[in-house]
Amino acid sequence: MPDILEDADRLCAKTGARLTPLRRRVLELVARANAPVKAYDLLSQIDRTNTSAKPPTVYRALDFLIDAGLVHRVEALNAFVACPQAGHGHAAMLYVCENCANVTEVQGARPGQDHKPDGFTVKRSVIEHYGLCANCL
Amino acid sequence: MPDILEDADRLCAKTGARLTPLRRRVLELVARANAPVKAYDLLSQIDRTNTSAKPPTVYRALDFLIDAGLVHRVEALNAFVACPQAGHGHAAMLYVCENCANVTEVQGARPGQDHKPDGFTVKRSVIEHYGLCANCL
DNA sequence: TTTTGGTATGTAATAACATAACATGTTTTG
DNA sequence: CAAAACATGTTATGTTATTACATACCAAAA
Ligand SMILES: [Zn+2]
Ligand SMILES: [Zn+2]
Ligand SMILES: [Zn+2]
Ligand SMILES: [Zn+2]
Repeated sequence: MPDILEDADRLCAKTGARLTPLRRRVLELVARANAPVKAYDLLSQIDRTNTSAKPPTVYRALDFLIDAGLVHRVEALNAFVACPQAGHGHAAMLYVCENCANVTEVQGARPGQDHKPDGFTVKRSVIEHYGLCANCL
Repeated sequence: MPDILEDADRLCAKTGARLTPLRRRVLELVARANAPVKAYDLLSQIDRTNTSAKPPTVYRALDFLIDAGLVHRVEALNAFVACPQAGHGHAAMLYVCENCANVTEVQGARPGQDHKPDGFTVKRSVIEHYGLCANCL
C-alpha cells in the first residue's frame, strides 16, 4: 500500500505547499489512527514530543492539511480522517461504522450510482450542501 | 402555508410524544427564524421569559424535537432548523445558502437523484453516512 | 389517599471544541 | 542583506455540549 506520508510529500512538492515537520507529524498521527481522531487527542500526542503545543498548534496544522486535501473533517463527530487519495477532486462521501469506527471514503459521487461499501448498513445520513441560492447568485 | 406548530401538535398527538410548553416554545423559536439557529441563541431568547433556562434546558428540548422529527441539526454549523414536513421518513438533504443563510430541505434521498433547488450553486458538500460496516453487522 | 414509578425540568459545575490577538521565529525572495 | 511572507509560540477567551444530581409533576397502583 502506498504510504500516505510519501503521497503527501509528493503532492506538496508539486503544489508548493509547505509540509513542515509539525504538519507532517499531525498528518502522521491522523493517518496512523484508523478511525476519526479528535483535535485534542492529537494535541496530547504532539505534546509528548513538543511541550509547547497548544490548541492553535493543532488546529492550524489541521487547517493546512484540509486545505491541501490531505485530511477531511468529519462534521458530525468533530473529528478528522486522513484522505486515502490525497489530491482528488474532493466531493467525498464517508461511511463511518458506529461500532468499530472504521471510515471508508468513496469519491466521485456520480448521480444514480450507489457507492456504498459492500455490506455497509446505513442508519443515519448527514447530507448538507453549502453554496449560493438562486437569489444570492 | 400550514403552520409548523399546528403540524407539530397533530403529529405529537398521534404519536403520543409530549410537546410540552417549553418544547413548543423552543420549536416556535426555531421555526420563526428562517435560518439555522444556535443553541445558545435559543437559550438567550428563552431566558427573556424564563430566567431559569440553562444549557441543558435547550439541548434537552432540541433532542426531543429532533427525535420527534420536528427539527434537524445542521452538523457543519452546530445549528438547528425546523423541518418543513414534520414526520417524513427523514433522510433529508439540506441546501444552505452561505450568503442569506436560507435553508432548503429536500427529501427522498435517493443518493443518485439530484434534487438540487433551482439555481442553487453548490460550493461544498458534507456527506456522511453512519451505520455498521460489513464486519460489524 | 399515600406510595410509587415515570417523565420533565431546574441547577451547578465542568468538559469538549475552537478561535482571536499578538509576539516571535524562520524561510523565501528581491 | 533586508523586506516580506509564512509558520509557530503563547495567552486568553469564546463557543458548544454534557454530566450529575435535585426537584417537580403527573398518573397509576396499592
Ligand atoms: Zn478525500
Ligand atoms: Zn465496523
Ligand atoms: Zn425533515
Ligand atoms: Zn441566498
